[in-house]
Amino acid sequence: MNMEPVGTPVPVAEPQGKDVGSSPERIMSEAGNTTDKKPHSSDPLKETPVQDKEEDKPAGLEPPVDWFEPLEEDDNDEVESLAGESEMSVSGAGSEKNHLKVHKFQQPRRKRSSPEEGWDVWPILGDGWKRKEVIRRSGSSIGQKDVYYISPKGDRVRSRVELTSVLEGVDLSTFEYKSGRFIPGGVPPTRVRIRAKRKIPESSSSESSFVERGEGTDTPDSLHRLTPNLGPKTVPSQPTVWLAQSTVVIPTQQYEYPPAEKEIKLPLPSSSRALPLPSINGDISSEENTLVCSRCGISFTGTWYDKQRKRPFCPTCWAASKTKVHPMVRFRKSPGSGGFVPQQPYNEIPDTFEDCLSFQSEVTDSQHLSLKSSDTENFSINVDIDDDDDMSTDDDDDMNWNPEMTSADSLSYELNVRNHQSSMQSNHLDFELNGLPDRVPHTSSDNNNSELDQLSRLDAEKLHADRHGPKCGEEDDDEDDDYYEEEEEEEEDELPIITQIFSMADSQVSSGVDSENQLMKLLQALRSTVMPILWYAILVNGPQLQIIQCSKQSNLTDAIVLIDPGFCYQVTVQKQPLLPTHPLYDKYPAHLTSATEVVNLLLGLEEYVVCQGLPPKDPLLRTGPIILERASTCDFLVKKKVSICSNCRALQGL
DNA sequence: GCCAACGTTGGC
DNA sequence: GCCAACGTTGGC
Repeated sequence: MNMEPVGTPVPVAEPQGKDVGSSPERIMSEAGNTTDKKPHSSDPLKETPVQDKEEDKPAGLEPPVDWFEPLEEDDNDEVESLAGESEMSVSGAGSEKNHLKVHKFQQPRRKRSSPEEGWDVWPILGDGWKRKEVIRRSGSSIGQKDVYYISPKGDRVRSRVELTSVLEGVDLSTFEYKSGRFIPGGVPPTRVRIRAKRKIPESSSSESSFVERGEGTDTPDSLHRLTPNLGPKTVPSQPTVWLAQSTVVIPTQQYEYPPAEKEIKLPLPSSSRALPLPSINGDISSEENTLVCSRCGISFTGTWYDKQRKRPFCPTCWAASKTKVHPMVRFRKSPGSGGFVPQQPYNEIPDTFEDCLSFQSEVTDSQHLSLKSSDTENFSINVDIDDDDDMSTDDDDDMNWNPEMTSADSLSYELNVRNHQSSMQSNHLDFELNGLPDRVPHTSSDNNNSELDQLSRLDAEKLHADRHGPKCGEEDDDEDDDYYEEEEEEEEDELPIITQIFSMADSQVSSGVDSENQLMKLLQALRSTVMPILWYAILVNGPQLQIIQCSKQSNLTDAIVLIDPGFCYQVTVQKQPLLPTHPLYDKYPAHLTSATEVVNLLLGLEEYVVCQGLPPKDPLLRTGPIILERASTCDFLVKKKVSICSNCRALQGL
């Protein structure tokens, strides 16, 4: 069998084909341990339907599919929980809500996968060997990959040292533990750890004391595990680099998954629990968790640490610092601050509009905006003054994160930020509207498939670009000058209190991380700004800023202002883009480069209502969901006093 | 009590 | 600063 993973990004002279297949015999022969070529009879995994999945997977990159299945279930549960929570709260059933919240946060902090899950047969070490990769899904070391092996005898190996101990006599100098392969040229010498015993923590009454655990004794693990006492191996040279950090991993098949090694997740680590938690009123304790990015120097709020060094990075610089970055990070702003704390990844964005809003409700900011109801009929948003749960334990959030992204789980938005930054059309978070309230008029185009919808948007974007000049990302320096002028011409008389004015005036509009950084700054500015009621800004993949009207009671339910890295914007209503000819676009700058401009636009939007479209012609149809029709040229947004756009009205008269 | 998962240390 | 090694926690 060819063990060479397809698509291995780096040429590695690893065991190939039959050589690989013969490796076990060779190894076991050298080890003098060939008597038991079968999995040990007591092997707890013998019933496991193991499969050799390696031929399609780059070593060290293969998605640990099976291991995350439990989390997927959790994710589903989570969504259901949220939905249930919302439904409960619609009737003001706070108790139920609390109950559900309790339920939610009583989810285990860790999820143990089944011991049988995820093991691959690993004949490269000999018959009966199995290997498993586990990517840490939470904690400060999230994204770190642990590799375990199980010997035919059932010995669990979790380090090279232990493996060496088990395979005593086997030359593992060329064996790369993490990838599980033999590397011609060898691998670096094993590090020798002479680890001092941890001192007894003082006054540790709440936890089992060191004495109780038995100082100087081995843990249960080490009793049954291997206690290697091997010195360092000397190997001739550096190993072949398996995964160039800058290499863009070519996804195999349709499977895309977050790069395991550099996934980021920024919970409040256990050691960081002294970090302030937001208070109910939005104040923050004196030790506000405002950090200075160690790279770019900007201030931000959150816990964006290098996973082991705890070095603070702002979200953007984190992304920039890692070639492979977890593409699914959302941000939650700490109350009273202008920064963000990391949130669950985008792969948790529900795929219904309500759920999306529910998702958004977790992106709680100083407004303590909490969406309590996703009931499809009576969707409402209330100010949640008891939001501590939501803001507190990231451990809970941890459980919501499923780093695996199967194709089936891939929602309709693009997940990989970095790979699609230049693709404007992919920036849209395509809300699924399947669960839209019945009372909300749908257009006939709602029935269109996403491709058509996408085309529709593209057309609109093109028209928009025609109208407003170069498409975003195509701006030249003159465009930047325009931004500046627009900023200066702003009127603030009618605005709510603006606590921070953000301008891209002196910022270059460019692609890539810089663009995302600029969007981030705008997002930050928006979150420091008193927004028109129940408008809420989030940063989504693309990157793209989305300012969403969250309230179903608003005239602008399901309206979204989309701002792309070039600060071009587009207004969508119920997923439908306003035609570029919409008069709204004439009133406001073609680019929204400041929080003030955004707020201005939102205030202007508030003067509109959603076109009511055409009522059903056949009253009998009213027994079912009321589906209103609209003219294909519906304006979607009409002045309040109009209620129906001229195009729909004309259609009605036909 | 086992052990998967995560935290922490310290060699490099 | 990285990350292998292994200590520790907590779910089961």
